[in-house]
Amino acid sequence: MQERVTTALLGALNGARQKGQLKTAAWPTLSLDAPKRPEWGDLASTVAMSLASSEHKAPHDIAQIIVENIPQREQLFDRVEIVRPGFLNLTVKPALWQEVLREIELQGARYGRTAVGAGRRVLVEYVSANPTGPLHVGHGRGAAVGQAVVRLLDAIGYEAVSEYYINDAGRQMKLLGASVYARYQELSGQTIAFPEDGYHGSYITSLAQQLKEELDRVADELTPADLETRCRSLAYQKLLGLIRDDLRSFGIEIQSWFSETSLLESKAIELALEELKTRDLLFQEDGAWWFRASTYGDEKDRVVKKQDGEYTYLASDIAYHHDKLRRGYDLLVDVFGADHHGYIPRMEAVMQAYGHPKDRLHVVLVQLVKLLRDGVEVKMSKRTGEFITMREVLDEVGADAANFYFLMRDSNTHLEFDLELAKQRSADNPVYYVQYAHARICSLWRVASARGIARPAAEGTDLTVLMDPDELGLIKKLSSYPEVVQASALAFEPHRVTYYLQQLAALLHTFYNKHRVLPPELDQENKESASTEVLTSKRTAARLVLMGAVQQVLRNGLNVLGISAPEHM
RNA sequence: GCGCCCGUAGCUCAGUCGGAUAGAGCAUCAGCCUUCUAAGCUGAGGGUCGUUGGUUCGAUUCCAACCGGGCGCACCA
Repeated sequence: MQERVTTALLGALNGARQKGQLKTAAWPTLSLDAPKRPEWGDLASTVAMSLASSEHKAPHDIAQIIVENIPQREQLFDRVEIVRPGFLNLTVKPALWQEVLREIELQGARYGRTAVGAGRRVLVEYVSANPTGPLHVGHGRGAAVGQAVVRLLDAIGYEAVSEYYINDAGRQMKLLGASVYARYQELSGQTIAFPEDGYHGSYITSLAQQLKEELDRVADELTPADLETRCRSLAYQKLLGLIRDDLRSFGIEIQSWFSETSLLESKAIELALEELKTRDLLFQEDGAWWFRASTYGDEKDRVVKKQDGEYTYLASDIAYHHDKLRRGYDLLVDVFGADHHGYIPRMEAVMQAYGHPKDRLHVVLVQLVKLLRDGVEVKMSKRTGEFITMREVLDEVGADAANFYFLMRDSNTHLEFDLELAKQRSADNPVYYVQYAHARICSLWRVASARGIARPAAEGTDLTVLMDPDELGLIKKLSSYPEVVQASALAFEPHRVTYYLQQLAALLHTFYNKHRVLPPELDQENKESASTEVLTSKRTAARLVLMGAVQQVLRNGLNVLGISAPEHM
């Protein structure tokens, strides 16, 4: 609908320009808002005011010109009003709103999908937690956001792929091996010094216990160093498996797993750096090799190969992103924890170093999660290994609630997550509020079918009876869904959909309490009805169509967020 | 010190490519189930949109400075 009206306004502007009534060469982007107050119409535009300066005319006069030039004005609008400074308030014909319901039914699960990203490929990298321990709550938020971004981009036509970058090389892995090895020795009655920066979490000890039998079998044949290496690879496999399981329980299937080690083995790092060298973006100083990141706006140059000949983490990451670029993606999205924000200029420099615009990469920052239990903060410490795992949260509140909570706020702001609140199956919990709206409609179908009322198709049902403000309000909300998805995807902000769904659910609940869809039971008919509304079979049919459309959009919206739409609650 | 993010109702947060009387949930108070799921609905109270300036027809939104909070500034990952 917005699209249709925008087209009409554009037509008006162009028409006016042809007649010489307006001069501006490039129109500003036409934004149509649903005004706050019903008397301001269905949609409002501020074009006239934004054109005032370039046209050197009073906004009101410009609005007048636009109105006169709207093609097919009579067919589209019931009312077109110009208000004070120059607002253009449009009231769309109800018949056009009613059309929206047919469109939703026709498109079904596809309703809300658009083609703005058609033909473009995007790779979304998220979580990418080191396989040195279980996923914690912070990773959970990253996972929820990453998944939602993938689904949103898919919904606007991108070919979107998810990827997990496994840091399976380097120091952290060595520390993991050493930590497990130390615990293993402890279990075998020996005592050795625990590695300085080792992993202290209790999961390391239980990991050592799990692996003990297997290690005992080979302990005599292997040197301590080899045994430690064995610890590392076994622990790594175990932990990566756990991570996969956790993600799966969260409803997330990563399509591609990319190993850092594979970069070393394929010499990809050397090749990527070699390419930088030929572009004169690499230099040697103090016995180390540096990447000229400052050429592209980073605050300083960065070491990629240390004095001791080892590559830094950045070197792998350069090679990794080089690889992603070579795979031909039009857009790369990295979902980072906010503590890595300093890393962004570096990676943007990498994009440019390989001859791509820096916006080929988009980084989505996910701020920390402040976990609360009954309003009291649960402290987490990575160093001591005390943290709340994603598994615990999932077990406690369930995947849907966790997902919804993670996606309720702008990912770039701190999130408070109260476990008790998320667990409550009550009004306090917004997840159930939205799901309940869906389940309520499903219940309508069950009752209708029990009473022998068939579910009508939108086509062939007279929808003109849907004239009540509550009915039209619902339809207007439904009609804005595709726009919400599109804006949400382009901004990489899933929380917009979460908000939309809460608003839609609120309208549905209000409607449900105020109006009836199905006729009351026969023996109730003689009673003085609370509502004076006459519920004809025609009206029932139209409202069933409306309910079906609401259900469809709720389901589509929940689906794009990775949340289930239950039929019973 | 430098950089990034945040500061909106008692609490948690939406809104902000500049628009008309700033929104929601929670919490508080008062109501609504013999009829389609009360995990719901209706109503009330609650605000100098951190502060001060600037830009303009118009600023919560843009700019500057300041105050407060978080994070980052490794030849760690």
